[in-house]
Amino acid sequence: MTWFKRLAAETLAPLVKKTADEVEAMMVKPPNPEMGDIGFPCFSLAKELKSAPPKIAADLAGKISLPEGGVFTEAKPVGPYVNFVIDTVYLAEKTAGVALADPKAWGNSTDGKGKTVIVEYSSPNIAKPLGVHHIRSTMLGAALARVYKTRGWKVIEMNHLGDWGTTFGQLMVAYKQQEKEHPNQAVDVHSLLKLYLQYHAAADGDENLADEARSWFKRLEDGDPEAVRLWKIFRDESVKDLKKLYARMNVHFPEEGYKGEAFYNDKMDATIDRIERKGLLKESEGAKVVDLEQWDMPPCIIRKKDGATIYATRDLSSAEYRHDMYKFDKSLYIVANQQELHFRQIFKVLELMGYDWAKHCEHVKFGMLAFGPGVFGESAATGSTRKGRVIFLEDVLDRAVEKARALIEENARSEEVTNNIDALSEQVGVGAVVFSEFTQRRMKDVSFTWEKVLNLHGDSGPYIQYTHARLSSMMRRYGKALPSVPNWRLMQHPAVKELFIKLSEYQDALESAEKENEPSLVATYLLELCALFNRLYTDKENHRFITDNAELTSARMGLVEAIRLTLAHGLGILGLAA
RNA sequence: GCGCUGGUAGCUCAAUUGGAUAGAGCGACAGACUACGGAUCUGUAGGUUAGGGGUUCGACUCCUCUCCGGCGCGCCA
Repeated sequence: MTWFKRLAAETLAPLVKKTADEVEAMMVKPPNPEMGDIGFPCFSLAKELKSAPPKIAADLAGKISLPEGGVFTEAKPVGPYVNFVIDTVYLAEKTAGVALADPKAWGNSTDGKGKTVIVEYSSPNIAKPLGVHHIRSTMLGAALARVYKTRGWKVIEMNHLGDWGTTFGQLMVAYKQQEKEHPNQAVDVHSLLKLYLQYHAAADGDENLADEARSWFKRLEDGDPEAVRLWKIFRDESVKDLKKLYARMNVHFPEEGYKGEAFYNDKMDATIDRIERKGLLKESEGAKVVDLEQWDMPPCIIRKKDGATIYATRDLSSAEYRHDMYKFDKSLYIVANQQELHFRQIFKVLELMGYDWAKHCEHVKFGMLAFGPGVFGESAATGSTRKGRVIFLEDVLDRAVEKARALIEENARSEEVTNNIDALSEQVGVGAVVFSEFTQRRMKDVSFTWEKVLNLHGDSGPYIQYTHARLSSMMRRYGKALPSVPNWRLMQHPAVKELFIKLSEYQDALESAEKENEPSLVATYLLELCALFNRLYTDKENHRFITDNAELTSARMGLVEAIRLTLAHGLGILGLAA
């Protein structure tokens, strides 16, 4: 849409004595396609010209001369607006035509060429299974990484694992106790969670155990072989389980992306040195801090009074490391908005350290997930592992897959479906869960309900997948190669034009998703595209895609294929199987 | 108290970043398959956009005050 908005602005600019940029910024899409395809509001000219907007619109429209066979077929006054009507054939060529000519390139852009972005996301504490709430950062981050990739950026995905800290000392205590009875106990995220809960049940009020855990962690920090051995087992097994679950959701970090907190242990002293050399480090209540009072923030603690570092220090080190390593143009942290203050402090400290790239770091925050009424009792509740209020992400996926399977069994009409029911249920069920993450803008809190996350109808992932399947099925039934240039002249139906307009907006949706770090915009777009198509499709009395007229059919199937390509691309961005 | 953030139909959310008649899904009700996949589609009901004031030709959108919710505010992450 931006390109024809631009063209309309250029024809209008000299007539209103403004630059094309100014005019372009003012132009809007009319609420109703019959009014035109792109409009210019005349209100702001009223004062200057001492005339009423509708009159200005009429005058302006009269002065516009459109060349025969050009982009626009008409420029007409509609109330206080001057509206342009695009030539459908031209529009079709620029959308479906482009998609069909190079299907692999459709949806991609080179706008981000030469730029590098770091996307840090998911970042769970390991040694326990992922909870549902982890879906937020994980899916948001994975989708954003794909948005940036398709926009031409080089993307580095980082999973800042919580793989260090006294928790590991606690696990070692519990593990060692078990070891006496079960020398070769199996380790996975669920058994680790059991160890964790076991430790806390036993340690409640028992200072000896707490000391023991601290001492195990100290041994780990000092490089004690047994502690390191156990830590490695815990970490490796956790990561293994993590990757299995990620794979189901189409999340794939590169190996270099698994740099958890432990990775930065040996880099923090140097970071602290640099902070000190800048004269930023102060002693406060026994701790070493960077004072941020001038910026109305509490101090950023760099070293605790016992000399240990804290997560702020690790985030500073990781930021330095990432910039050294990748020279990023942008660094995104996909982390819940609880951490808002923390990141403001970190970015400010980086700035004070003299890094001008600090301004390229951005906290992409999102609202928290709470459990809606009915999930744990009658009222809403927040998650709490200790109180047993956890829902594992894996269980959510499994339940959705089960529900999808029932639906597929009910509707299966070919052997192809029944033979692939495992894979299909997985794609649809997981798709439903993943998509539910994109049904609202990220800043809103999410109220988890089974009903919402298992939704297979209406505004849902399966709705889009279903529409894609339907389009694919039509292409199979058609069974012929499309002509290199379909006769778009035959495609003058208003509903068809609306679809071409919609296709022209896909690139804009991706661009906004990038600019706002908001993947939900892609989801909203896809839902609208599907709704438009399905409406036309079900109007079987007036409009059929496959007809007796070969030329007409090939043009209509060209549109079908272009929509299919768009849905496939968009689903891919969001991490759903098509 | 201060900071961030949200408040739109019974419920869950959109709204071209200040434009034209505030739109979808779920739920309710009434409908649509002898032909391209009914996981779909059509229609009806449902709104003082939390509330007041302001700016503007024009406000869900910007400013301001108030109310309600979420999160955060020194050695956990």
